Amino acid sequence: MEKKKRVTSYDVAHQAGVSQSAVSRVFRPGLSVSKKTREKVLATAKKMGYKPNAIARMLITQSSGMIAVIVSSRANLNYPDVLSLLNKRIAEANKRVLLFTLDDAEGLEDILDHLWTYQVDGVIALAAHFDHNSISQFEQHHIPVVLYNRQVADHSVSSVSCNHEMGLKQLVDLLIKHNHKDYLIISGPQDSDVANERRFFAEQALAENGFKDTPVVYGDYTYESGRLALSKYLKNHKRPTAIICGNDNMAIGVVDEAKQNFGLSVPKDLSVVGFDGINAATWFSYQITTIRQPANQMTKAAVDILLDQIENKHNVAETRFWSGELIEGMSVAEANPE
Amino acid sequence: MEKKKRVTSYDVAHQAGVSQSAVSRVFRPGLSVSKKTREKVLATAKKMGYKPNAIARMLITQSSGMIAVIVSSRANLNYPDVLSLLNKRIAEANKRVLLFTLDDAEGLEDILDHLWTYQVDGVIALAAHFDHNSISQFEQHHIPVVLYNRQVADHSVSSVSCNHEMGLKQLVDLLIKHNHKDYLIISGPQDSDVANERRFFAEQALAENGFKDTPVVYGDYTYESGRLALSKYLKNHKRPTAIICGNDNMAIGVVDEAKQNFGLSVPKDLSVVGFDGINAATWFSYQITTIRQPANQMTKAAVDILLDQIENKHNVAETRFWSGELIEGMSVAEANPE
DNA sequence: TTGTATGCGTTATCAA
DNA sequence: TTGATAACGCATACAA
Repeated sequence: MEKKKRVTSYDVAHQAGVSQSAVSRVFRPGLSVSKKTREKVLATAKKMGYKPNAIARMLITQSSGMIAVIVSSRANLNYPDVLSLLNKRIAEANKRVLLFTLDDAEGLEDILDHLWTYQVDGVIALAAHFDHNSISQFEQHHIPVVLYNRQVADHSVSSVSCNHEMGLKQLVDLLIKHNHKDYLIISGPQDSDVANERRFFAEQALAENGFKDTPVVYGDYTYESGRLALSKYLKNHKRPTAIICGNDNMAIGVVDEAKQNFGLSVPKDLSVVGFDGINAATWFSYQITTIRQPANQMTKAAVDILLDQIENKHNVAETRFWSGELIEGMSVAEANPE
Repeated sequence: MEKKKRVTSYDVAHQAGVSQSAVSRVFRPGLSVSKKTREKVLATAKKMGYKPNAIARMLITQSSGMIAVIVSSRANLNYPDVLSLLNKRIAEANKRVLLFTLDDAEGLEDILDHLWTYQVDGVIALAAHFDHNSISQFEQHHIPVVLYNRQVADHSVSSVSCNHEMGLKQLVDLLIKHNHKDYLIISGPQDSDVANERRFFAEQALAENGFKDTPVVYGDYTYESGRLALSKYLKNHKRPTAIICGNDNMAIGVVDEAKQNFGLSVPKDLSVVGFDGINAATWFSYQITTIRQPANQMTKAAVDILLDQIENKHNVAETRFWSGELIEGMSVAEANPE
């Protein structure tokens, strides 16, 4: 079984006694071909084990049928869910996901180079940091992009986002209502755009209520970093009564650290809020008050927008926004200073 | 800006005053080309914004540089981590991940059809149910496959797996040592091979210690299903002293359900063990005793084996096994019957 | 409806 | 080292 040459449309055509283009037409939906030849072709194709070669098809149609999804390792840990949803929707559109991860090893430039060569039909970027230069490159290559939870203000590029401003305002308002006056912000990493946005809007909402210069410490979105951030902070500072976390994972870490190493109980001694609305945030032992991102709607919109731009080749950028849903857990209570 | 025709190697060749094959050689590493022409070509290529077209290259080289990763929606929830690790390792090998999800909407046959047309270099399947027929198809198409946590006994197909038998033996031995005599197994879904394997080995290990016919209920690997399984069971049955869960997520659900709705404390009233060693299992509020799958080693091995088979075209199947690591949390204690 | 002929953008072979 | 030329497997304009 040396070189079992793969069977091509020519082979099928020859065997079935028709032309190669007839075979091609049979396998392209919606093209005119008589019942008789269609059946004849399908039968011999099946017998010979013929499957159209998508690579050759890509070359001639100038369209790969592949969507690149770029997920940043700096990004929030709720992205596995998002990726899964995206993949499902893209598959429904009969396209495929080509996966890229953006990390220290492989920077954006490397990934972009691959994108051009792979001729992907479009790109969905999860919270990756795109500067203007990158966006221009996409325009030059005529590849539509949809940014997920990331916007580039003065450039025409589509995006779907959760309204972090409104979400944080809701969370802060809730804390204010419970008479909190001593805050701490535990932000996601400084090189994450989403993290910076959430931190900024938290500060802004606090400032609107007269609380300026709220202390900020930084984690990296993980559970452990939430714990560490709290323990380091409490070593040198007075205990705050409310902590605003950059995501749910860190909020959960904060709850555990407070409980285990500082004998603080949430929410009696400490109110904690998160962001994202991941599953674990609803678990009985945590019940974090948080903002749930509408991942279902957001992923659906991302794919819809992208497909529209691919098909209609127009250049107008569309931005869609969702205000997250406030989930009131059991992690916020009346302020209780020490 | 109607049709900005994409720039090809011919365009570059023309502009640089060399032949098209010269351009091609410059972009293929390790081919003989003089310094002078190389620089000339690279310069004009850069100026014109030329990038080699990977699709055309795939067509002629008969190799797409893409690895299909199939993830089953029936599979365990720890797979997001695994997917991320796999993607990283595949990227390091300068290949790309084409993502497929196996669910009710899109069965294995659909996915396989796509695989053939996309000419992927190889396939990694995460805990998907492959029957002999599917395996034969891969052999016919000469596409190497590595199964992840799934084996097909009498067929030559490579796989990497966690040794569920040994893992469950360790867990059961631990419970036996703590004098447990009343067990319940909360298994993953019945159409998951991994779940069935874990259930089987749990039963076997129990039987070796004289405990036959241990009751089994089924969840779907989620937190909620763990809670539900416990509450339904306790409505009609005597409380067991030890519960063996098909994965950590369900174990966490069991802990919460016991605590919240039955006033049972873990591990005082109830010992609970899980499987996988996901991050959340180590969280302070749970600290599940479990078996950690060595995902780092397993993903690395999966990719190594696959690449080897792609490059060397040999047909010998390789199987690698790891015994998971027992993580002793705080969810197991001396048996305490009611 | 069907077949012929051409092109998609590379890599590979061979002669120069 | 370089350049002409033939694949790779399909889609499509055009003629029949």
